[in-house]
Amino acid sequence: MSVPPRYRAKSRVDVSGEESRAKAVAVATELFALTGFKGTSVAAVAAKTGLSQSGLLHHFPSKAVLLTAVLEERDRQDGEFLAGSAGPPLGWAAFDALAALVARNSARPHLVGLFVRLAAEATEPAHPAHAWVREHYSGLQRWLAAAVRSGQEDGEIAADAPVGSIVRTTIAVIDGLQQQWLLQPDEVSMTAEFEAFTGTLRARWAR
Amino acid sequence: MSVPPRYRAKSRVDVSGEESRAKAVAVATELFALTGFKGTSVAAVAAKTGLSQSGLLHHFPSKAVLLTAVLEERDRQDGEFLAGSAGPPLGWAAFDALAALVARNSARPHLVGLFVRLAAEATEPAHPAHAWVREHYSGLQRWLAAAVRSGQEDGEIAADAPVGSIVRTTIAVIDGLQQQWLLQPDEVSMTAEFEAFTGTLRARWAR
DNA sequence: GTCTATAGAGTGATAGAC
DNA sequence: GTCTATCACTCTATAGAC
Repeated sequence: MSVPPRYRAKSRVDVSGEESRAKAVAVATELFALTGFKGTSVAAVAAKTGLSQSGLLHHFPSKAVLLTAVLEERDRQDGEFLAGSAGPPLGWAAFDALAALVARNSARPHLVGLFVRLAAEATEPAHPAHAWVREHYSGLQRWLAAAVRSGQEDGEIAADAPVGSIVRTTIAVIDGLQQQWLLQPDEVSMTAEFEAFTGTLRARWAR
Repeated sequence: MSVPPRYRAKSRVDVSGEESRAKAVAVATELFALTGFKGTSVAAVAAKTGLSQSGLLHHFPSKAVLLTAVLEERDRQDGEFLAGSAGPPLGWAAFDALAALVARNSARPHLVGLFVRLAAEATEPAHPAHAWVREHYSGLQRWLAAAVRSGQEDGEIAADAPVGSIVRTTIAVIDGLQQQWLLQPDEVSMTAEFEAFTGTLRARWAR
């Protein structure tokens, strides 16, 4: 029961369009990572995608729309990774999941560079990604806070552990390590440092 | 034994030049903080300084030179603050000095924004401030590592404390807290979070 | 869906008068 | 030391042909 040829042909045209779009997102991710959002021109993304500037702007009517496509794709991938196959990790397992994400990022300096540069650029309220970066952080905080509270209910984490403080400091350590690692990739091990930090957390708050 | 009038007059002209220069550095600091280095035009700095673009470029032959002037001024001020009046603080006193710097920064969101945005932009090797940011971090690491080692020699800090790890994580916490504070100024207290963190360090490594 | 061509604004930097 | 005027370039976005 195969699809009639003429529909296949039409589908093939659509797929070509989808492929240009997907390739553009991948290229934009790489270039925004290398030179930041403001530092990357639409023309550069188009050239590396193999399109003219206008060809690219057919898919993304403005540079800001292209940026949101890049960010949504990254959040989608990281969300999948953090959620795990057996539902969201709770208690200390959430810190293990973060450690796994840090280890994974240690092999992707471009993506880390993109995030560090963009998160900093987008602290400016007028930046096109400002809403995204605010939601990104508060979402991460909510996710980790829920995991910690769940660990407290299970008796795995001390009931008097300061949830908000642990959440904010943990996220701060990840961000700060990324910054130092980008500058000193051979001297800083994000994985080792983050695991040393979570070890300290466990030593103090595990029950 | 006063200086002859004609030298005073000449001096007065020089002072006027110095004032334009100093004002330009202050304005550039503020604008780079608000919109990043790449996001700030020389024309904007000139306008807010009260000079034409060329008038500004008389003092700083290029935008990159203006940037280094801004960064050197900030490092000079922070270095003075951290060094203290009685020489560089050693042992746990170094963490107190950092906490004081964090508290001071909590009243200067523009300066924090400048640093966060610029440090991120400048992780790119081709950025005009790349050399500065690398030296800034390794200098800070050296300073704090020396203080910790001194504390170990004095028996104030455990001899088996992992110096490098403590240093990198402490700097990471400061950087990461700045990022979150810029996005959520009313929900995050950099001072409280940093002091909670150093409290954890002391609980584990104080002797 | 992709192209060429171009509008229209903004960029960093320079030349030369005062 | 500061100005006006201008150069050569890059940027995002649009119009319209194919």
